Amino acid sequence: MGPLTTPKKGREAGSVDPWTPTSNLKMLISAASPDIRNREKELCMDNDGREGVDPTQDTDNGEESEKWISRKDKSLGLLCHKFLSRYPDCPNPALNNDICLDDVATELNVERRRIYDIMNVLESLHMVSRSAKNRYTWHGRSKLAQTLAILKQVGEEHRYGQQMQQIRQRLLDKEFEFDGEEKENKEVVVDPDSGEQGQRELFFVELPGVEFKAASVNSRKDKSLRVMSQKFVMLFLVSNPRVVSLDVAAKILIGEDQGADQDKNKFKTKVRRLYDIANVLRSLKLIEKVHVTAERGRKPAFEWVGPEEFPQVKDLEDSTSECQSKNKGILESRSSVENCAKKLFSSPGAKRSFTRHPSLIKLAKSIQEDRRKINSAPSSPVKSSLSDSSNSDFPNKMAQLAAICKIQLDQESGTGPKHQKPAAVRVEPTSGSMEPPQAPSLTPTQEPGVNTTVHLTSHTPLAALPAGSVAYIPAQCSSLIPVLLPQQRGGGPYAVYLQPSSPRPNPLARPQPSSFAVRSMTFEDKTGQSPTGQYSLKRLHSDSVSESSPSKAKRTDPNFKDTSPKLCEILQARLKAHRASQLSSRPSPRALHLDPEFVNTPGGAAVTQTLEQSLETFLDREDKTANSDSEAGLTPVRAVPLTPGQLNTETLVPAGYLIPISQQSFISDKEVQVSWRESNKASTQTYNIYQTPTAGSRPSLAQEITPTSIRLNKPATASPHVLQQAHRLNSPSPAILNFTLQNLGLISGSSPGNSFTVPQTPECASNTLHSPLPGPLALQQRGMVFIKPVSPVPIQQSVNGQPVALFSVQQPLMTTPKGGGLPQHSFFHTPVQLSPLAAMVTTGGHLAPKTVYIPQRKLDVATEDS
DNA sequence: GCATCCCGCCATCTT
DNA sequence: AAGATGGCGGGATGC
Repeated sequence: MGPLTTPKKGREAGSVDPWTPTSNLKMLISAASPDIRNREKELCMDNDGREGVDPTQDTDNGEESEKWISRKDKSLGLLCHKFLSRYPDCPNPALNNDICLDDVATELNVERRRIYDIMNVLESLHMVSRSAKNRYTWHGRSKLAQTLAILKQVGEEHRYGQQMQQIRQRLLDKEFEFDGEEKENKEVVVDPDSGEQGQRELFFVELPGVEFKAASVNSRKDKSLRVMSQKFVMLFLVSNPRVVSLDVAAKILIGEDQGADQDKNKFKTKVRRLYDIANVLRSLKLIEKVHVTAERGRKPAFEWVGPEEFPQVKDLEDSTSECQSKNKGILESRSSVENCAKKLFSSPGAKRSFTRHPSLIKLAKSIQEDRRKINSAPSSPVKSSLSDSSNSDFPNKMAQLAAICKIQLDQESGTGPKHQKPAAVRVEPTSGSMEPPQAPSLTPTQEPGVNTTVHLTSHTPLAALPAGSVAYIPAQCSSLIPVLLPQQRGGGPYAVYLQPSSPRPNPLARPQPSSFAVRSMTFEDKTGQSPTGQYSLKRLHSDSVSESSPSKAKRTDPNFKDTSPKLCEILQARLKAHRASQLSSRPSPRALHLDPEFVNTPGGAAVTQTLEQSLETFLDREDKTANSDSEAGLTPVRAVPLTPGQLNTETLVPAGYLIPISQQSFISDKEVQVSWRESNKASTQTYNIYQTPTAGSRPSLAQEITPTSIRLNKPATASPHVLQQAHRLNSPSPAILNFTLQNLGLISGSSPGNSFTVPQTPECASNTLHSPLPGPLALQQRGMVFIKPVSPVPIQQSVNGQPVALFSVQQPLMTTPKGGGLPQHSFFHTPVQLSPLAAMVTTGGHLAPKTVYIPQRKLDVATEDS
């Protein structure tokens, strides 16, 4: 098969034997030079003739042609087209949508390298996500709308539109003169970093459950194709005539500003990449090639022909997450919850210092052990997946943190610029229905349209906002970088990670925006227009003012009030408790680190609080994620922590990931909920649930380690545990086994790795947490069940819900689990987690109970840190 | 001659 | 160390 399928090579080389050594040789030779190729072709022809055998004969003729096949036939765009034809636009998530790079490369008869190019671009649009080494999961266009909406928001936040204008002007100016190099002068000075930072700016926007895994990938340099692709798309989404010329795009993408001149080489390289990306985008029918006639002449450009309208973030989320839609009801509840959460956030609560609990240490140990087990565990593939997931966790966590920070910022600053709309909606959460997803908490903050969060923060910052603290927070987080965009969408908040890479001292720093601002300034300089950043700054201010001006906090507060106060109170109480526990417990060293930082940070108490909250949330999330991969979770956490330190003023440089928090947590939610219900039965409502759950949830599990009960979950990761749990869940052991297996394997592949992914959304989590009712539904929806490692406190767990392990198990199983009731609870909790927001909220809520899982992270963290 | 962009070397990351 | 990824830019191809 292979040979035949492989066609070209086979044919050429071995017309006779496709695979024969000879053929290979021929191939090599042909590759050597055109002349040789020609000869080869001729030969091949002959061969072909002989071989005629090849079914592909046509192609054979083509063989010659093959050799010759024009580049067009080998173009990335065509290749991408072939690739896309192999998968449905909207794959059934329930199915295995695994993509094996090797298989694809073989089937398409191309080198792997080419596949990477395609995958990177598709990944940037969240059409695929890496599930493991050599493995991707196909999502098709199911998340495309959401992704585009997010990218648009991000692009707006970054003021790409302005940048483009500036560059265009600059180019025009230059044209008049000599492209001279004069400009450089200005620029250089302006932004030392600009260049680099600009690059840094790149950030990868992640969707809720999808990409975490990429984490490992991310580790690389996030620069490149992936990020470049997103930025490129952003340019289209923010430019008015949706036409972007290559040179302008290249300049923006190079961080350049001025520097542009610096390297023509760099520019050339960038253009090359843009062509690569453009080819894929063209095959996706998102852009078309056009020419812009400039004064000088024609310039290559691309026009956006993809969707123009995206659902608002909120909408997107809803629409996007099919699962979510299911839980709308839940969402509503959530909204209320969110409000509460907001309130919490806003509330000056006490700060928390994060300290570890002694118990945590134990947990950590156990966790480590679990990890080992897991790692060693059988299904290598699975493991890989797991590991991946764990890796991904980091990113996830990071994202979460970022999101949290962002949210906080938004709330405080009310920046939430982009989201504005959403924000408004959110604000009303009480009304609630909107946000279902998650965004919960965060968004609301934003309020009215704050435009760029970043900007806001930078500018308005501290002083302006009482909330100002928020700003700080971001900064703190900034280390991480998290910039949140949460509000933007109603639902999904996304977090942007900035890479600390280069430290810029920016006062502004915190939010990405600041970085942007910087950039913009640079540009301006170049342009020569207004000096420096003021322009941008002004804009920002104005924007922020106009949009966000109002105090977010205020708004939120009211909302909260509106929402059920009781709930809020309860939540708060819980959060507090939770926090306390968590704080103490939080395993991750980073968390610890963070704490101090946060505390120290200028933000002040208020800020710290928010930070803490965010952290907590964050932690929770992590925990959740962690649970699935206990290990992973930890590490990630670590990563997260980082933020704090950096926060400082560092900067927020650009690079980061944007992670939208999606709500969709398909999987676990439903199941979880169900299980919950079953287990808790009594606890009908969330409140109850929270509280009871823990206890309910298998006390046994709880074991010594408080949080750890989750551990059980851990085990889940480990096959044995999992099995047990599964049993619990599903009475049928065999089924369980299957599940476990699936989980192992599947998980890794599908959601698994990221259990959190599955969890999708925070929303779910939040739902579960917050809303008693809704939550469950969501969980059920998904077929997956999460097993969480436990959180010390039962209840909290639920809130945060760290899913320990995700089972791809069938829903039935999920549901069945009752037996597992206890365990389930824990699971539930975890799963729920997802929604960072929820977590956030809860934290805000002060759910003390949650404490939980921290330990795990700690372990991870520690290790990883090391 | 310039626009495109394939190809694959080789640095990085992971495992 | 081997394998997986993917940055990067030479240089071929097309117009």
